[in-house]
Amino acid sequence: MTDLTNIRVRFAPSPTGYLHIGGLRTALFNYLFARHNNGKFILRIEDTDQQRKVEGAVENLIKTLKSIGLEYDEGPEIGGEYGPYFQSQRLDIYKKYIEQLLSQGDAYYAFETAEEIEEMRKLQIEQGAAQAMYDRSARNLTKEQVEEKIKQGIPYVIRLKVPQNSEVSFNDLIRGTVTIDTNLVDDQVLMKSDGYPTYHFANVIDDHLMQITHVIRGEEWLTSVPKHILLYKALGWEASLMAHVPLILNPDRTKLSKRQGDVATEDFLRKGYLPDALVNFIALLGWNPGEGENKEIFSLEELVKLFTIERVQTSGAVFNLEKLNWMNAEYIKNYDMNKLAELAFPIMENAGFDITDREKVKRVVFAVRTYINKLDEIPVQAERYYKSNIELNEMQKEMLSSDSSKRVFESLSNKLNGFNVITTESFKPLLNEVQKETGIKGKNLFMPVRLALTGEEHGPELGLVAYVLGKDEVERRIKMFLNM
RNA sequence: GGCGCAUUGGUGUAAUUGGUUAACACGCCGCCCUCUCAAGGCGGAAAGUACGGGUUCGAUCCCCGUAUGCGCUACCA
Repeated sequence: MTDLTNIRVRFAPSPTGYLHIGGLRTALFNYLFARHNNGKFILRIEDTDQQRKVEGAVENLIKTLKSIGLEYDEGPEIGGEYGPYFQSQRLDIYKKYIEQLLSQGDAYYAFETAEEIEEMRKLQIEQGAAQAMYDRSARNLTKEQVEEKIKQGIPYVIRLKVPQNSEVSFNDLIRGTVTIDTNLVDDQVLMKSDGYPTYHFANVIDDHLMQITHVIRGEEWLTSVPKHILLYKALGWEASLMAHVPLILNPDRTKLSKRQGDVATEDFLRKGYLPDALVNFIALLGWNPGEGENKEIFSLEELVKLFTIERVQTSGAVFNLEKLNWMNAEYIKNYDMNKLAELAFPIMENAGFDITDREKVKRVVFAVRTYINKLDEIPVQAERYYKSNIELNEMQKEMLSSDSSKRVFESLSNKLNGFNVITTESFKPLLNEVQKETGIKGKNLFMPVRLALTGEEHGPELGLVAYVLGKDEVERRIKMFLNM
């Protein structure tokens, strides 16, 4: 029996460049499941495709996982008892087990080239076959024929001998029992001609050797489970428990793709989605805490506490950017100011702002946080606090040169003398005094000040604006219009 | 085409072992707050649970069929 007191799960991406948001959710579910059950979360790199290898992809993957906050217990860089955690470094292990399968007669050599297979498929489809697949002809090769071909140096693959006229059935933790007819299962290639294993083979060997108790992965793997079950059986092993999570979809319900927006976790982070918000949002795509739970904002810790595999949904979930934006805005509004500022500095700098006055940047972030959905919107909002010239249209100029505006500026300017530092709280009473002194109130009081300070008719409350600009700058801008 | 999986408002989801005016959130609309814009508060429209059959006193929930969608069908993962 699988040892359920010692739960081990893995996230096993192939390093093809970036961390797909669907992959991130798979990683998250694995992580939550592991932490919830006091188990181990393992990162394994499935780099068996030499063609698709991308330079730096692994480093990027690890970095992204880290910035999201999903720490793994075993894997690249940190090691562990069951390494190596790169499949490309486990070739001798696969070789050993493929030998076993070969000698047991559960696998066999096949010498067709990729082109020949392609041709075979085409022909089958033309002839109206229900399903095109390898014709299993190499099963009939004699031992002598095989040895002869190998001696001649003809390239070969090793295929799984799928039993015919049978059924494979397994229990998916999310979907229940799934049954598939083995006549529809191809004699899958286990070892490619370049000596690397295929996913199907390596995955089974590694999951067993690494003592993975639960395989939690995307739905796209569901129909290949029989191949894996057959392998476990042939090797005399017990299969891991399986859970296939639903896909994340585009608004048109096709599989989430690049064409319809961002799919790379890195892109979301770069645009200023907070890691916590991303995690929160994605956790709720295909999972929910169930009855009696109305809130939607959950920290990673809370998710760990609440997460169970049984509550994972069975159908695909559309990635709703609007809701992500709302959730991210919620996080931005309530986030720790220091942490928020840290995230904002590089964004401001990249946008061309001078960030040497970090305190000012912080004040800016504080002022704009209720206005933005994501951090890359800060620069646009920050503009008004950094411009040295106020540009106005004719109507606005007229308003500022009016008699009442002048009186407001004059009064305000005088009152400002008594101040060293303007705070959000102290500016409002100041304007009240101006109102008392001049008798000007409402729009006629506030709008001139707003225009003078920002050049805009809309924006945050004036106390906030004044606080961010600082006393000197407020004074400078007011005087500028007083003397206009 | 074959096989597999799925199907509750536009979207994400809820609904104790079949009995609810089918709940919550995003979005949308309106009102309030207010110098403005956001934020916030309050309220509203929006599904009778894909469709058609069963089973049952009663079905979103169980069974069958159809439709639709998605996935798989590689010496890719």
